[in-house]
Amino acid sequence: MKPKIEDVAKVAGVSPTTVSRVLNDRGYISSKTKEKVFAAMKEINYVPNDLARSLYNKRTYLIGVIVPSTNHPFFGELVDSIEKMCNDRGYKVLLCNSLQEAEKEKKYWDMLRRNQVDGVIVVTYNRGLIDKNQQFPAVAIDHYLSENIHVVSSDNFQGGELASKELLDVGCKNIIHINGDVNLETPANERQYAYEKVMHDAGRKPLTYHVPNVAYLESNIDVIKQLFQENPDVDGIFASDDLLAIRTLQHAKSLGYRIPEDLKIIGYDGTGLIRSIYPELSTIVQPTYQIAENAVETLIEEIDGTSQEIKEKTLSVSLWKGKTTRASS
Amino acid sequence: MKPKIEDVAKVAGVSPTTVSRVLNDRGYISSKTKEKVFAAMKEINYVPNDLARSLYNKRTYLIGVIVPSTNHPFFGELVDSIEKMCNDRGYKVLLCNSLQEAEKEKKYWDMLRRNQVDGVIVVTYNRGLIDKNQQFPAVAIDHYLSENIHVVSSDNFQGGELASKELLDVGCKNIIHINGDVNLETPANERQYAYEKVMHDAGRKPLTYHVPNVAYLESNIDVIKQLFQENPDVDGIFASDDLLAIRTLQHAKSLGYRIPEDLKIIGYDGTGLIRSIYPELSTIVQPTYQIAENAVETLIEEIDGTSQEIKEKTLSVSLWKGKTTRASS
DNA sequence: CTGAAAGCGCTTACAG
DNA sequence: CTGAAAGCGCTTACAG
Repeated sequence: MKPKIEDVAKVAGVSPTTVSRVLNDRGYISSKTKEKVFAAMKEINYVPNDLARSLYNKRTYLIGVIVPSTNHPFFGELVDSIEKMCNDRGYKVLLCNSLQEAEKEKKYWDMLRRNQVDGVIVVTYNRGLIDKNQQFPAVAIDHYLSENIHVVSSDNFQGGELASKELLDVGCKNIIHINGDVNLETPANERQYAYEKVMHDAGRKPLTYHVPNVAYLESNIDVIKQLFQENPDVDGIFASDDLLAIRTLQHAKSLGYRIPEDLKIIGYDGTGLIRSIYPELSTIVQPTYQIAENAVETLIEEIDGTSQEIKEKTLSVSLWKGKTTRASS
Repeated sequence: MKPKIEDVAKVAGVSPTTVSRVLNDRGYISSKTKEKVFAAMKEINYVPNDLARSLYNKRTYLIGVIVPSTNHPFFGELVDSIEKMCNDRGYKVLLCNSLQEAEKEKKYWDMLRRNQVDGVIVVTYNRGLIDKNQQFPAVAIDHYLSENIHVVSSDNFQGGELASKELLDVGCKNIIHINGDVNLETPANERQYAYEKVMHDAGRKPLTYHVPNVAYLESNIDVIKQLFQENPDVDGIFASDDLLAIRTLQHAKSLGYRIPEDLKIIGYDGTGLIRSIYPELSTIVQPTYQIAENAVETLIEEIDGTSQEIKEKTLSVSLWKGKTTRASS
C-alpha cells in the first residue's frame, strides 16, 4: 500500500495534522519537528495524494484542452504552447482530441466536468454544445461560444485581407480562394469575407471553392482538380490553411503551372514547422504563442477570481512573404 | 454549490446509498426508485465528482503521457493516436511536454504520481529518471528504461538498414548520415549502427554528422553547411529525421545540387503529415498508430492486472519511396 | 507550537 | 430492495 499521511505521522512521532502542516508549510512548526517529518517522508517514500487534496480544496489545477487534433501543425503548436504556459503556472493539461465531432466534444465536456477541472480551453466550431448550466471558467479560441465564455482570437479578417492584398499587389488578376467545409462555423469564414471584400473593392469577382475537410488532405484533391479544370487561367490562390495551400501548389505544378511565374499561392497559419520546411510558401502567420498565452492567462484570472469581466481579445497576424508570391515582373 | 449525491437523495426521497447504486448500476433497485433518482439528478443538474470516486476506488482512469513536444510531427501524430486509443477505452490523457529536459521529466513524473495516474506512457532518452520505487505501470516508447517498464519500439535498426540500402541500391557512392545529439541515447542511435553496418558490408566508410538538436531546426544549419563544405562529392544522405532531411535537401538545392540527379536523400519518421505535404521525400515510415495501440494496450493490461510479464515489442517499419531517391540512370 | 475532530463527495460491506 | 455507518487521504477551524 502507498504510504499516507498517517504513516508518516507514526514514523515521525507526530500527529497527521502536523504532517499536513509541514507539507503545506502552514502555521508555525518547530524546525525540529519539520526535520523529523521530512525524514519520515523520505524514509517511507511518501508521495502526497493530490486527489484527496483536490477533493477537500475544490481545486484540481487541472485544465481541460479540447482541440480537433494535435496531428494538425497548428493545433500541435497551439497545444504545445498551452501546455508550456500551464506548466509554468502550476497547472496540468487534460488533452482531448475531438476530431471536430460534436458528439465527442459533448462527451469530453462532461468528462471534464466530472473530473472537476478548474477550467477549459476549447477550440470548437459547434456552438450548441455548451449547456446553460455551464459551470466552470472557459476560454474559446477563435470562436464565440456563449456570453460567459472568453474568446481569444487572431484577427482572421485582417489575415484574409493581408493575403488577398498580397496577391493583388504582386499582380494577380484571377484570384481564387479555397476554404474548408462551408457548413462549419470556423474562423476561416472571416478570412473568406475579407477576401470577398478585397476583391469587390478591387473590382474583381470573388470565387471560393470549399473542400470537405481541411484536415483529411486526401478528400480535398477532387475539389482542387475541379478548381483548375474550371479555371485554367487562375493566377492567384489564397488557401485558408497551409496544408491546403501546399496540396494545391503540388497539383498546380503537376499540371505544368510555374510557381510563382504562372500562379501565385498564399496559405494560412504559418506555424514554425511549415515555415521551417516550406519557407518558400507565403502565408499568414498566426501568433500561436500569444494566443496560448492569452488564453491561459485569461482562464487563470477567472479561476483565481482576479478578474470578473468576460474578455474578448483579438491578436494581430502577420505576413510571411515567401517565393510563392514573388512578383514575376 | 455544486449538487452532490446527498442533494439528489433528498430530492428523490431516498438515501445517498441508493443514489450511488443507481449511478453505478450496482445491486437491485426497483425501477420506480431508479426513475425517481434519475429525475432528481436531471432536476438539480447533478454531475458526479470523479475525484471522490477515484479517491475511494483507487483508480483514476488517468494516463500520463510524457513526450518531448507535440510540436514535432512525429510526436504530434503519436500523441494523437495515444489519446484516441485511450479515449476509446475510457481513459483520459494528462499531457506532459518535457522538451527532453531531464529536470522537467523528473518533475512531471512526480506530478503524475501525486495525481494518482493509473499508468504512464513515456518517450524519454534519460535513463536515470525512474527511481527504484517506481510504483505505477509504465510503458516506454523506443527506449529501455528499467526492468519493470514495458518497451514498445519500432525497429530502428531495420529502419537504418532500409534507408542505407535504398541509397546503395539507387547507386550512391558517398553516403553520409546525419543524426541528432551524439550524447543522447535516442532510438536514432540504432539507425546509425545499422547505417554503419550496411556501409561496412558494402566496403564503404561510414561518416556521421551530428546536429545539436533535431527539434530546433535553426541550430542545425551550421552542421549541414559543414557537411557540404567538407564533402562536396556527397551523393547520398540519410537523415535520422524528416525535418532534418528536408532542411538538408533545401540547403543542397541552394548550393546547386540537383535532387535526385546529383544527390539522393532519405529521411525518417514518415508521418502522415510529411508524406502528404512532401510526398517526394523518401523516408522510413514508423508505424505510429500501431506503436500507440501497443503502448496503450500493454499499459491497460498491466493496470487491469490481466498480464504480469514485462513486454518488449518491436514493430516493423517500411520504406516510402519518393523522388528524392529515384535512380538517376 | 501541536492534536482531536469533522468534513471534502463518494462507495461498499453489513444489516435489515 | 433499501439505509446507517465507516472509510478513501487529505485539510482546516477549534482547542489547548
